[in-house]
Amino acid sequence: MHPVPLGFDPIAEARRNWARHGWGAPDAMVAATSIARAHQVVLAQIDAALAPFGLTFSRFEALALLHFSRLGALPMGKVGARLQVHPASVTNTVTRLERDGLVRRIPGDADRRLVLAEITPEGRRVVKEASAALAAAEFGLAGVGGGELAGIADALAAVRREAGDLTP
Amino acid sequence: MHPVPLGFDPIAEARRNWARHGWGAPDAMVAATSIARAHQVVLAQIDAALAPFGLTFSRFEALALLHFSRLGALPMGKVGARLQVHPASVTNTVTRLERDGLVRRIPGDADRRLVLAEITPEGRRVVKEASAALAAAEFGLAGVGGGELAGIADALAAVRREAGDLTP
DNA sequence: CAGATTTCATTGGACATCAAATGATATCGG
DNA sequence: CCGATATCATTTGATGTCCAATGAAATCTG
Repeated sequence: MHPVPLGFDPIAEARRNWARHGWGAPDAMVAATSIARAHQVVLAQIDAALAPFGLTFSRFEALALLHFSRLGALPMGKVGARLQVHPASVTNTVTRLERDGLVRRIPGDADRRLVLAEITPEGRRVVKEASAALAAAEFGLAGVGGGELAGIADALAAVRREAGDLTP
Repeated sequence: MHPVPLGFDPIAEARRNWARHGWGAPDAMVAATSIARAHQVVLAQIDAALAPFGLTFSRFEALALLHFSRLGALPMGKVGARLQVHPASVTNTVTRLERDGLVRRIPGDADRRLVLAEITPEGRRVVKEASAALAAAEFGLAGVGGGELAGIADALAAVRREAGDLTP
C-alpha cells in the first residue's frame, strides 16, 4: 500500500501544522494519531498472518474466547461483553465463523432468548494453528523489543483506565 | 455501548488464558490488544466530538490536511500518502466531503490524470470549529495526564519505526 | 513516432463497526 | 394471572478500510 516512504514523519508534520495554526491540545493530537496509526500497522500484519486460515483478527478473537471457555460455548451477549464490541458485530462475526464450520449456534436451554456460540472441533484445530502463526508473527510487533512491548501496554493502560477497563 | 463494566480487565484475563494454554508471544498479544482497545476507545470519543459538525475523524483529517496546505488543494494521491490510507479510501472520503460542500474536486491542469481536492470556504470554517471541539475534548484523551500522553507517543514510536514512518 | 509500461483515480466486492428499530422471550408488579 | 417493562439477538442502514480490476493519461523505449 505504501511502497514509497514519505521521507518524513507524518505525525511530526501534523504537529508542526497544528501548532502553526495555534490549534489546541497538540500533545493529545499526537497521542491519538499515534494510536490510530499503530493500530492500522499492527492490524494489517495480524490480518495478513491470519489470512491463510481464513480468519480475521475479529474472528480469531471470538474463536479464542470460545476455545478458552469452560464449555466451549458462550451466549452471544457474553462474547460481545468480553470482546467489548457491539452486539451486531458479534452476530456478524459468529455468522461468518459458522459459515466456515468453526462455530455452531445452539439455542439456550434455560433462557430461550439466548443463543450460544459453540466452537467446533474444526474450530479448535484452526484456532490452535492460527495462534501459533500469530505468535510467530509476534502479533505484528516483530522488531519491537520486549521492554518496549511492556512500555506500550503500560502507556495505554492510562487510556483503558479512563474507559473503565481496569478494576481500580 | 457498555453500560455495565465487566468488573475485571479483559486483557489481563486474555493473558491468563493465553498463558494457561501455553500459547506464544503473550507480551506481544497484550501490546497488540491494548493498541486495538485504545484505538476503539479514543476513536469513539473523537467521532462523538466531531458528530455535531457532520464529520468523522477520517474526514476531519483530510479537511485539516487541505486547510494546512499552501494552496488549499492537493492531488488525491498526495492526500492518501500523507494520511497513510488506501487510494480507495481517499476517493470515498473526498466524495463525502464534497457532498457536504466542504471540498471541491478540480481537474489537474498539467497532468490530466490528477484530481485535486480543494477545501472550500465553508470547509475552512467547519474545520476550524471542529478543531476547537476536538481540542476541548482533548482528542478523547481527557483524564490522561500530559506526561502520559508523551509516554503513549514515545512507546508507539517503536511500532511506527518498524513501519518506516520515522525518518532515521 | 508508436507501442509497451507506468501512474492515477475510480469502481465493485468483501469485511468490520456502530446505531436504531424489530421480534421474541423473560421477569416484574399489581 | 395478566399487562408493562426489560433483555437478547437479529436486521437494516450508514461509515470506513482494504484489495483487485478498470479506464484514462503520461512516460518510457525501441
